Amino acid sequence: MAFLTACKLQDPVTIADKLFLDLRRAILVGEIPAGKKISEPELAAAYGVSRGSLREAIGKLENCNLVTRKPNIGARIIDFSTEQLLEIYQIREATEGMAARLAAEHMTAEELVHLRKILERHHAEIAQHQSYSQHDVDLDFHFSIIQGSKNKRLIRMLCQDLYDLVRFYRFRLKSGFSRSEQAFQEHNLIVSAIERRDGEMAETLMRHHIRASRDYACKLLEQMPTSDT
Amino acid sequence: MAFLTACKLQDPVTIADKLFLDLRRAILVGEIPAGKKISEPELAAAYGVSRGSLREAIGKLENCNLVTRKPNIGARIIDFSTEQLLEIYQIREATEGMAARLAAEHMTAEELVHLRKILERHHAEIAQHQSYSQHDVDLDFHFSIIQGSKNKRLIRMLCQDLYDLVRFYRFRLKSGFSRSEQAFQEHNLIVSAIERRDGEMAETLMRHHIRASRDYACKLLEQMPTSDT
DNA sequence: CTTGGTTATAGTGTCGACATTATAACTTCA
DNA sequence: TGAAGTTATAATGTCGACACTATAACCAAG
Repeated sequence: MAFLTACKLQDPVTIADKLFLDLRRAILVGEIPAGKKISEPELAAAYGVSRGSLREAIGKLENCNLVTRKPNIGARIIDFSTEQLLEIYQIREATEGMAARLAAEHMTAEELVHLRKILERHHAEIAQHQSYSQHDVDLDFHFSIIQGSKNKRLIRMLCQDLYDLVRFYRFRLKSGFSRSEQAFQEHNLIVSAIERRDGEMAETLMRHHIRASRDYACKLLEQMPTSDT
Repeated sequence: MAFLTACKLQDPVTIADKLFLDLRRAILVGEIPAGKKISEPELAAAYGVSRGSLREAIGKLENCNLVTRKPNIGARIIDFSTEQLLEIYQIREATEGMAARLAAEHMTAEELVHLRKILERHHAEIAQHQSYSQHDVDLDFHFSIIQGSKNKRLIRMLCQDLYDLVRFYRFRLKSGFSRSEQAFQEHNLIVSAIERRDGEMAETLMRHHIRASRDYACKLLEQMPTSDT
């Protein structure tokens, strides 16, 4: 399960943190349906914790953009919309483009080897048509490059905040995600540019790659029935 | 005081929210020194509120990146470093570049008029050498363009999260910020590009502008004594 | 005098209870 | 019957107290 790696809390010590991770997973996987209102007493009882700890956990979920709160009304799981998905893609295009540029400047030799390994895994899984694990590979690829930027705040911004949203949407669009071959080619070009230390080109290619992903997601969404709760 | 505009909480109803705004302002202005450890009992007593409310406020401050928390140890105000400042500039270059591109596509005529007015204000204040209020004008300019992108998540990401950090640093570098004339020229070019609906050019110019700001800030930092606590 | 361990203290994490607000159900009147 | 007002209920906001952890002070042995 390379699901929920790259999280600030490797070993949650406090109850609120454990709860946060539990709820986060439940939301991302869809155990808790999107748009659902959170009842604090109910959830607290279900997990056997106090309302105080739960509220703290909800606060952290709010940071991750997975729930929204209104004063005196309560918290609810975020709802997904085509509009928001496109917004996220625009942000990813800008930020991950920059990450790729910086990665070309700062990535170490070992990190590049690791990146190549991810590509090989991707290639192997395409050959076996294991489309279900290609999402993880794709995430790993993007994570590695973001990590390679060495910009701590950018890493935090993307890995901790934005990518929870990305996972949230992935889990709801993973129907026929057969853009893997194309994506693999694009990944390949990006890695090559990084290996050449060509930051400008790495950024351009990454932006192109994410724009292509966005266009593909749009096409998928158009031919989908509007799913209501 | 155009200080703390553009915040999600126009009218804070809950105690924790009021406290959050109070503390946020105190941190940005420097009333609470950078790097200072927060004592929950002490602060709670000082503001006459319960520790629970305070903890909630601290949680929100953590989202704004103004404090960091470690479990069982406590929270402390962030410390500023040259490294972090550069990281922020890199992120701004990418995200605000994208914002400018989107603004060129989506800004309304009225918003463009407003933008021009900001430029005029900037121009007037340069003539009068009111360098103290030029920071506000500069912030207003960038805020307007971000707002014009119409990307709600991008707006939130920048205006709510990143720009608190920008203000945090501004307040500590506002010594001789005499790049105003240069900045004004660059702002002018950006607005022109947006008016022409030339998103590509707007992005390029915005990135150039922010990179120039970064270089200038770097120069300032180099000829500054390392300030210890 | 220094170092290791022990105790004391302050601080954070957690909880249950009360106050206040929003929502649902109900009653009453047109 | 429908709509407005009122009451009742449930949920959120707030608080003070207890439990546990980390740090500081202290003491003892080398």
